[in-house]
Amino acid sequence: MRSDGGRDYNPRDYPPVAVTVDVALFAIRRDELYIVLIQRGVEPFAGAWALPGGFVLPDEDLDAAAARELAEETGVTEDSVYLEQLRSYGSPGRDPRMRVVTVAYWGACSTLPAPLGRSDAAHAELVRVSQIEEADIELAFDHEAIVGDALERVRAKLEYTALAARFCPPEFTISELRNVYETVWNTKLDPGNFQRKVRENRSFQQVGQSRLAAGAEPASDVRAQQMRFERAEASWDPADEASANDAMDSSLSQPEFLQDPGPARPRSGRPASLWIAGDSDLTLNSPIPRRRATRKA
Amino acid sequence: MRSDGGRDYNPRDYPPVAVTVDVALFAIRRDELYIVLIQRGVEPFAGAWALPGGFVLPDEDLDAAAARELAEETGVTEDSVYLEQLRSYGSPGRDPRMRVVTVAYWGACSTLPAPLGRSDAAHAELVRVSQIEEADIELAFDHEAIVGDALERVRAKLEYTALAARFCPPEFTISELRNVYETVWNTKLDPGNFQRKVRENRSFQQVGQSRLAAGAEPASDVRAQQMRFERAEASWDPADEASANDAMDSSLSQPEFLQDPGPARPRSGRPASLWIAGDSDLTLNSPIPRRRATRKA
DNA sequence: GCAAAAGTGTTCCATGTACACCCATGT
DNA sequence: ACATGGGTGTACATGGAACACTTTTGC
Repeated sequence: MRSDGGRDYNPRDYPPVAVTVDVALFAIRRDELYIVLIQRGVEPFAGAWALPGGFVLPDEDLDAAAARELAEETGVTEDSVYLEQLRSYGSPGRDPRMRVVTVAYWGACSTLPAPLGRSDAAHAELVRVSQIEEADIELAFDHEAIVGDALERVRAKLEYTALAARFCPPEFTISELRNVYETVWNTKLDPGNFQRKVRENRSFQQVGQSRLAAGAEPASDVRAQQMRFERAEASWDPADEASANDAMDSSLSQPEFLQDPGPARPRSGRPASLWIAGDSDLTLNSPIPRRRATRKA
Repeated sequence: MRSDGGRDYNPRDYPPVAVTVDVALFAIRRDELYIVLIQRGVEPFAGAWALPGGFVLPDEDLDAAAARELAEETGVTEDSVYLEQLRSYGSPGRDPRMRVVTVAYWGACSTLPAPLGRSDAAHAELVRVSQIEEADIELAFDHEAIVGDALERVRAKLEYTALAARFCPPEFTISELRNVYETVWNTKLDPGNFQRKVRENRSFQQVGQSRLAAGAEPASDVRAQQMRFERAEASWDPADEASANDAMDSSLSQPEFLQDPGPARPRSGRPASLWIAGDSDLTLNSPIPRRRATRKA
């Protein structure tokens, strides 16, 4: 083909290839792992489910393209998700229409107690990951492989990064966090040991204070917690909605399918201390032990 | 831009983007980590070093493109390297001539005691990784970032996969393997503990037998070892060369810059048992412990 | 009061770390 | 013979697994 043997190609000679991005966005809802999918309306693969995605624009970074396509097709805005590149897929036959190389992304988002949004989504829905793993659902293109790789990555990254916090609202309790690990790994973890693990990891910071070390100043702490749970369940204040949408393309808002419909929160017992994800971005000083021979149901 | 909100694009409307592959290929030589680079002859970045790479052909898989470009530009044939996709880079400005999205690969290759090859390489050379990390060398495009990411990946994968064996010839001694870890991680590992770690990892299989448990049948084992070290240092037999090049595009052969020029092998002591990388492809049952507080020089 | 969650303490055990020590071989 | 690496034994420390047990809150 080329005999120069270097990068000395003529920029006009490039073969016709289209570049797209696709996003595998995960969320946890009611102790199950979900993924955001879109139902296709046209051929090829009409009726099948597909990852949200589309063309990279001429002057757009790959990361930006992923965030934009996700927002356009599902209404999930950039600030409420964590997105990271997964890898690229470019088999010649993966799109029957033409040569398309896609850069896949994976992400995690908390099912925020969000304002009701009119969703621009062209049929975006949360689908249970287990349905895909059991091949109960038909995915378009090679998206099944992408989802599989994304799942693998998510499960691995959970262990040695603070990724789990991205599945939670900005403030969360330790057991909410533990629930993330348990659903993604499909395991039970020892609550006591997990407690310690999180406490000694500087990546998570405590906001409120445990009610166990209480009796002293119940005032401010308890209020913080009440606020937190009110936010989760009470009706929405337009003032808050404005502040939540600020600094974002306000034509987009959280789609309703991402809202958490009720009590995946502590069924009884007491709301405990609050935590926020630390600054240390994603790395954990010591990994969360993956279950080895846990016998718990 | 698009208002459909699905993957229902017109395949003819795709923006003009070129897709290339680039390969960050590492090798170990004389206790140092090297990378294969090519010196550019033309603008942009004339005179700078770049990763081997080039266009993906219209009907070619990404993996195949990476292997082909590597072979074309450096003479390193597919069967002597391990290649894996790293990630993609597509900032709008990364190539001043036009929009180019590149799919980067990383790889490891053993500096085989290879037949002398006429190299088709347009100035391919092994460059010390330390020179790049210290920014002593100018890399074209965003290749410095790619090399950095590739290094990070290699160092991480060494820990929980049998990748290290890919830096070695098909048969190697345990201390040669240990040397891989030590140079890539820039650490010293305890020889005794490392010994055990490798032995209990099924990913590595013993070929010869330790001379320690010897006295019994020195015949076949010792011969095997002698062969191995002769292969490394003796002059080359044309018959062997033919078999080494079989099943490959025979117009390509191992370039001379990859040959190991002499004693990075046991300076004295005795040649020990031989090992080969197991079938379990790359996963290790238990990770190689990364040094924590090793005090050894 | 009871159930369920938060949180602490403690024991057991696997595994990594450090290091001493012997064996085999090439020069 | 001696230096150097292969290879084994072992004592110690760390940290995960398991589990008991107390405290707090919602119903």
